[in-house]
Amino acid sequence: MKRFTKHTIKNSLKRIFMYRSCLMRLKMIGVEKVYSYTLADETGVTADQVRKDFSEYGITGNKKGGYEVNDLIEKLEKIFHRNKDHNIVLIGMGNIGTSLSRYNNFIHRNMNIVATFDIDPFKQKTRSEIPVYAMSRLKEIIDRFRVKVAIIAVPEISAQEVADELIQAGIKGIINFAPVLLKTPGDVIVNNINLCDELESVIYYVHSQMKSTGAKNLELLYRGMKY
Amino acid sequence: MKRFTKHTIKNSLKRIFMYRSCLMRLKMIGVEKVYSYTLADETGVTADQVRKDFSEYGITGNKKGGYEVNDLIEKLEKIFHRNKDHNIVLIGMGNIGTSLSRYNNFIHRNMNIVATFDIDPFKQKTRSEIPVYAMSRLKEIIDRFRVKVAIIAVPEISAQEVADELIQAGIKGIINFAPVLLKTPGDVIVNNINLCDELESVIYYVHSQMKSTGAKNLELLYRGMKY
DNA sequence: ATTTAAATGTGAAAAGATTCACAAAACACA
DNA sequence: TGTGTTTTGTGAATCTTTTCACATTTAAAT
Repeated sequence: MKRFTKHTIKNSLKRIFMYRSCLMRLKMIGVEKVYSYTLADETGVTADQVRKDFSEYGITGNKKGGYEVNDLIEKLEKIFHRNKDHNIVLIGMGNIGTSLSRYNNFIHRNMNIVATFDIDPFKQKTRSEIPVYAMSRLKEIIDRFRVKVAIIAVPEISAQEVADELIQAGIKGIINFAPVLLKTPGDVIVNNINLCDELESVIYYVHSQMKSTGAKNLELLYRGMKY
Repeated sequence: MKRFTKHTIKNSLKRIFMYRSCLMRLKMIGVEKVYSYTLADETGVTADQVRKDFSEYGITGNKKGGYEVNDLIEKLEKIFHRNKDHNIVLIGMGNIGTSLSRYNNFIHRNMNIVATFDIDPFKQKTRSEIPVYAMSRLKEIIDRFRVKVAIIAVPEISAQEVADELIQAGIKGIINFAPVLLKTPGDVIVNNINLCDELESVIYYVHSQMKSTGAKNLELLYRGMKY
């Protein structure tokens, strides 16, 4: 029997990412200094929360003076190990997998898909820009590029099997697009992205909202929301 | 100035989706009855939580008898308005947008992308299986198909503009793949999916874990996890 | 140099989510 | 019919996250 562990990503970390992305934009348009409420306004949280989050990750500004944009970005980069490149492998060159392999934003953020894998021999092309290998070469490539993080984009039916192979090959973090919950040992982090569920959540809230005409039943709606 | 609201999707709702997906699988393999601990084991949560979640959404089983799989699925379908089809529009037929338009799992769950839109005239093809329209026809199509939910898969730079147009046209829920936080009125639900952030989260945790060799500094790691 | 005003950083309080624990229900079997 | 066992459903307790509130710091103005 397999050990089962579920990891969830902290909201505070997700917010930190928002702050950074926001800072990048502000830097671009020439802003040099921000205050907790600047970031709060931009990201839809409270200024208290921004400061609490910074405090959690050991980020400090200067009183009255706020935060210096460049300095803040630098601190965040350090926390996120974004000084160096990160090699990623992607398994499954189907519909979603192929589009992820071409997703330029990963590259812009120093996350490089160095190799992809597929069981279909017709898809295997080791000479293309991002090579598509057979699954048999998984461990070899992962070792060569010192890969620690993988993207799973295979059909539901084979996702667990692929995850097991990846873990065997030394992968410690997985982002999984197959609509199934992966079972992994405790030291392997999994981030499940279920596109259907995400879309259904939206539909659910839209319907809840439409049902609650005006103020009636609004409480039920807001039980599921933050603002 | 625009009103700004951030909506977040409740954890309990996400878990409910997990339970359902799990129930579907169990039904497929012929299971007729489940207990709170069955679902708990399968989804990596506690049995208490399963029951609490059910209680929150008004779902009941029978004491000692557990839950009848078919009955449970039916109740969930009702909660999720899954008895009828849902028409969706998708904006942006680039890399990600195109793959989402071909994502069959949406259809399997009665979420139909009835139309897509792109500013590029070369992509516009109203005769293909899923038509690609010019943005000028947005309101017309949304009205005709009574669409309430949209997928945004346009570049970062134009995402807010597209969101504004969608809201003008009567859209009440948006799932946004552009790496930018959309600002929307309070009655419009937005679910932001930032693929880079999701991947970065994984990298962050993998690195934290690697730094904390053995038990040392483990506390820091587990601050970010649930098990 | 002193005062004033503005923003941070962080304990304490409040709100929210999860786990505990047990009474109530219902099935099984004598 | 009654007894024992199993599982639900839910208040109470605990743990986590967010918000509040204010002392402290520092930039700017006088």
